[in-house]
Amino acid sequence: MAATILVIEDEPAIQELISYNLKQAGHQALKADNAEQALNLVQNALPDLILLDWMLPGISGVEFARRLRSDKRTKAIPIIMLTARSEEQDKLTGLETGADDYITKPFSPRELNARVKAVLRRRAPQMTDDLVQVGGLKLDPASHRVTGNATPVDLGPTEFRLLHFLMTHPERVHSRTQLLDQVWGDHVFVEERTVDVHIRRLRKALEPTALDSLIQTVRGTGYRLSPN
Amino acid sequence: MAATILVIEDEPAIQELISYNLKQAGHQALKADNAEQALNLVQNALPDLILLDWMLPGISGVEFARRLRSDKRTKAIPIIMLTARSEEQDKLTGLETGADDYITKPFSPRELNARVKAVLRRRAPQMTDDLVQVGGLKLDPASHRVTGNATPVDLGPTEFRLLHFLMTHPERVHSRTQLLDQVWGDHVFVEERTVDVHIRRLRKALEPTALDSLIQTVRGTGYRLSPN
DNA sequence: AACGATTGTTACAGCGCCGTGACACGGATC
DNA sequence: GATCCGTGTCACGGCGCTGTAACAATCGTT
Repeated sequence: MAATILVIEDEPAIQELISYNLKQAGHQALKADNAEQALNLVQNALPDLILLDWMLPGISGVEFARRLRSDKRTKAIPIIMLTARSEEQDKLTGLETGADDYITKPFSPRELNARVKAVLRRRAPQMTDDLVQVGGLKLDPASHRVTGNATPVDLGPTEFRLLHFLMTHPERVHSRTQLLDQVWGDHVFVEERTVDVHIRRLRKALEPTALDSLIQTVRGTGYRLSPN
Repeated sequence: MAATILVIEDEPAIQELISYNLKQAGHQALKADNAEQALNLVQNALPDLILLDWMLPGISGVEFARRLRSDKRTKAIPIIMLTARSEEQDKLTGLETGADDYITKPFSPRELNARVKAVLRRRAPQMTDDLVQVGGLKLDPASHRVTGNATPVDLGPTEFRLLHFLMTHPERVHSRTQLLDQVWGDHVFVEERTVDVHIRRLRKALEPTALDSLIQTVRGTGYRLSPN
């Protein structure tokens, strides 16, 4: 994992409890008591996930979520809502604002961790630092290392992210646009053909291990990673 | 998936929310604030599905839907209506104008995606990435792979789309014109006999698996795919 | 059996997609 | 400031794909 998670919660005890648990799980926790503080933090650095209390003094959680969603820079950040009661109406409105998941208090640390992990995995499986393995290829996000048939492969940053994404989504064709969105980010202006070049560089780096054949071209559609 | 979906909604926040969720689900989203804008977009290229707000400034959603239904070129496009309240009368009128489904606000992203998928499955199954299987033939849109009796079949882009359409609409004769509209696109000028050639290429590619017999000629009418 | 209509089959030219190498630019390092 | 690395873009060339025409084969009808 090793995600940066922003916790927005006005009650100090709960805030402390949550951030403690997150740290235990290996994440970095940023804390904010209200939406204004949170906005400041978000402007400095984008967190990977936001835990947002439903009821906040001043700007409410719902309103804050809506603002995040309306800004191009922040609209891709996953949000998990925290609410005191499991009111059905709240759930509907909460999800309407684009929350990715929902936790009702009181909740156990186990539940918290499970949901955090699930959201991170769903939204960006390549964000987790689980070891990925396809064919004879191994990629370890934690140590940032790639080996092909036990011999080391060295890659540039972009090739690493590209390979990571492909390995976490194998057996599936990805268009150039999808790859740009997922690997480069959806706010980047880059020519589609640039993907080709990085695919080429990736293949070249894999050649010594003969594993470049894992990356297949699907003419007219995109690229696919497959052990066959 | 990978459908092009036109969102017609005058409230920016909701428009943004919807298109964001659609993109997350792998679709391409076109946005319009009102019916006039939407008409322009539709004239350029036909979307695969339209999400239409009930209340619109100027031309109302109902009126707009009626226009789409009265034009030959657009009357086949599936429409999902968005309405603020679940008023029974609105539902009736909405479905009367030919809406395929109905979503009442507030709605969750989950519900949105579920209904979009359901409508696409019903109206344009070749747009979804569900695995299709007819006889011993399997086609997987996600990985872009075709196997006949477990042996791989390789196809060009056009043959792939053609087979996909036929497999999602089996046991049914399609005229050359219909195939051109559905597989090639509606604003493409191609000789009708070109269909024959691609049918031939498809049959040839299927020959090694003896599955070319699935594609049948209906003299004077068109082609049909059937396991018999 | 003969004829016209419809479809099967092949060849070919043109175009577009993709692989590839080269190059310029910017940031980091020293 | 010089150098190096990573990155994005372009241009060129090859090859696969596509549409069309031409001819062969088949079907249905009289």
